[in-house]
Amino acid sequence: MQRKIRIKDIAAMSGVSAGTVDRILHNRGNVSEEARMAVEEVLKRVSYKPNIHVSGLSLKRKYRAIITTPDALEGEYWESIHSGIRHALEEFENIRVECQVHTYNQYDIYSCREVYGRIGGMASDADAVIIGPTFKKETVRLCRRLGDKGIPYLFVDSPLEETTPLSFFTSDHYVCGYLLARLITSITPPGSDIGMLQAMRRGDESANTSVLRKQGFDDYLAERKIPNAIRKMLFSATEPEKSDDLLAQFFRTYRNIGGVVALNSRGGIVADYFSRNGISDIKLVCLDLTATNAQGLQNGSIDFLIGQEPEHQGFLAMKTLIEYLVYRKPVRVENYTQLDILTRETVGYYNRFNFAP
Amino acid sequence: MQRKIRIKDIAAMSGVSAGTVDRILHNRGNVSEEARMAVEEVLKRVSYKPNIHVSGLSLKRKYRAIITTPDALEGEYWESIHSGIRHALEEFENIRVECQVHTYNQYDIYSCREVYGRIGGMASDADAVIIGPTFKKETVRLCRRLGDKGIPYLFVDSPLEETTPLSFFTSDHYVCGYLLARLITSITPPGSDIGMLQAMRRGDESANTSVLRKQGFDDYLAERKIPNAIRKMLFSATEPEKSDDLLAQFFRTYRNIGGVVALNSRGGIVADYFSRNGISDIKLVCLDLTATNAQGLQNGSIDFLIGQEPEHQGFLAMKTLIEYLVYRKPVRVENYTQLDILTRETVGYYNRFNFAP
DNA sequence: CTGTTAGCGCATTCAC
DNA sequence: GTGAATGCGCTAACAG
Repeated sequence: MQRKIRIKDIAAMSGVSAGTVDRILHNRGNVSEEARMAVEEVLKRVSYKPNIHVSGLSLKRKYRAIITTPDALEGEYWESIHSGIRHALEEFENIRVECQVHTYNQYDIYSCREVYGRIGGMASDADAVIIGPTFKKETVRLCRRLGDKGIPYLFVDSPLEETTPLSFFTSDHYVCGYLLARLITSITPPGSDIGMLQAMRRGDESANTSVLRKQGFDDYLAERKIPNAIRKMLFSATEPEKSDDLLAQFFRTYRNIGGVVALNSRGGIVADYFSRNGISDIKLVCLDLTATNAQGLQNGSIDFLIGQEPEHQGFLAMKTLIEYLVYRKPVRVENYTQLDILTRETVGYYNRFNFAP
Repeated sequence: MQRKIRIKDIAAMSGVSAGTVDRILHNRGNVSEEARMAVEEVLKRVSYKPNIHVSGLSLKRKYRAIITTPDALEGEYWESIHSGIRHALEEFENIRVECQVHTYNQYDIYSCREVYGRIGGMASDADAVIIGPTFKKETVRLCRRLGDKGIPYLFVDSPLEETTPLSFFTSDHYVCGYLLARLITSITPPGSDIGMLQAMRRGDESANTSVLRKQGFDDYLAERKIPNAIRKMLFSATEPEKSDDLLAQFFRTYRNIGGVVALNSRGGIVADYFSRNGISDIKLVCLDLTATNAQGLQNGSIDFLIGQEPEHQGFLAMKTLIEYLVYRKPVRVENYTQLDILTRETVGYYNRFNFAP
């Protein structure tokens, strides 16, 4: 392994000065065609990797990023994504990037429209946008406006068809639903019913991710010809105090529930309901390591939980954004994160970014 | 959030020059008592965090590290630890740290003694040692020699009693065994026997980690009063060609095997045996994402696999070593990594390092 | 257009 | 003992 190649070396090899090489590397113009040719020739031969930590030192330019996701309350799913983003900003503390955060209510399509409208209006002076999408049509419309202005955007949590993001960071939601089905059916007594937790929404639009998970879930059941009946179990995310009644009513209606599965991050509501009502014979499989879900795992109400690595998604998105803007590093568009299966025994070790012990 | 505090700021605040502050920060002596007092007073008030990437830039000193682990063949467990170490070295490419790697045969205690002897003799000029231990007594002896010379050492894979490492990075092997028991018994038909894969060793000494996992395994069975009989299943790591015969003989002897569990990383041998012999009715739970095990997961021979994040352990060990040596950063001694549960559906997404963090 | 130069924050060397 | 000066690799402003 030879010594690192510096800008100065490239300058010497191509017979120009370091300043010129820098101008070429950053597409900053004011360079003659022949100088460009000479340098690019050399760049093809050697592999130059700028020292990003040093370059940040002398970089004067500021970058502006807009981040828009559903509301990120402490201990909930979206907060983990924001935590990952902050972590990346710390790692690149030398780079001046100013973030504007705009969140909307993910259970209220009107809230999303309002926030997207605001972003679309003012986004002219942003260098990039990170989007945590929920509603399909609304997000596609926002992306089109950004595309028209030439502003790159990245997705976290899930990608979206009909858009051309710089890059997206997601788990495979179809596989996630498939796996949820496998886990809950593997521990639910045959012959009993399975409850499926679903959020009530204003504006009657399902989240993009839920649809995919549902497909994966249904496909697993169909493939294996699993006969358990699936019963819809509604809860209110906007008015949590109503959920207790909704759950009580659900279990009064369906007397043969052997297991419950959550295709969204709110399964902790059920875990909490179980532990408060002394219910221990119904199996429970949940999604996302929120604070409530972690508690449910620890006290044994939740049997399995799937983690999607939201912190890592946020981290990678911001890291990619910076490396693209500042160093024009080539980016990989499709990025899938791990689907971790957690149990009571292992949940304690999943605190890499969040939840201090 | 205020602007970052630099050495120059501290110098100004305490009425000395930057050079003096640097001498104090690095305990390099040649500083008057009153200057030290003044600077330390200021350091107490403000929180100074050196920019490690910039400091590497001007650092002339070289560091020497010794790394000793079992042999690290491509695609096997220990290679992942080395991969993590290399990754950390890349992240700190500005710091010149020269690594000497010494590996031994983990199935042959004499090989370990020979390698440790060599290290003990020459370690005088090392700044730190990273140890992947296998044999207890031998490693304790090595650590005592290192301790006497004042050379700090770190463990990866597993800690060791009677030693005082700077830091260790491990999964919880007891919990790992406990979890292996939970997984294999949850899918093995009641009433059938469970095979437990074990390595034959030269020198008749069990690896430290195996003992802990075995305890966790047994405790789970005892707690749940699980009646399945456990049958020892030997294989030869040193002469792989013999393993086929050993396995064939095992299954001829025990006709009622419903599941097999591997408390070490070599379960892939069994997966391979199953797929070559068309055996699909015996459940299999394995440990560690080696190349062979990954294949077993993918082709369906392995039902569950537990991953210990070896890359992350190696990465953190080298990162901690560097931050301690170069920046005197305080270190946390006990560090536990995740225990990931992988299935056929999720294995494809676990390639962060074998690629990236 | 292009070469030169002045920092960025820090460790180190050299005069004082 | 100590402050000032140097250089690490890179960007940006400046003088040609």
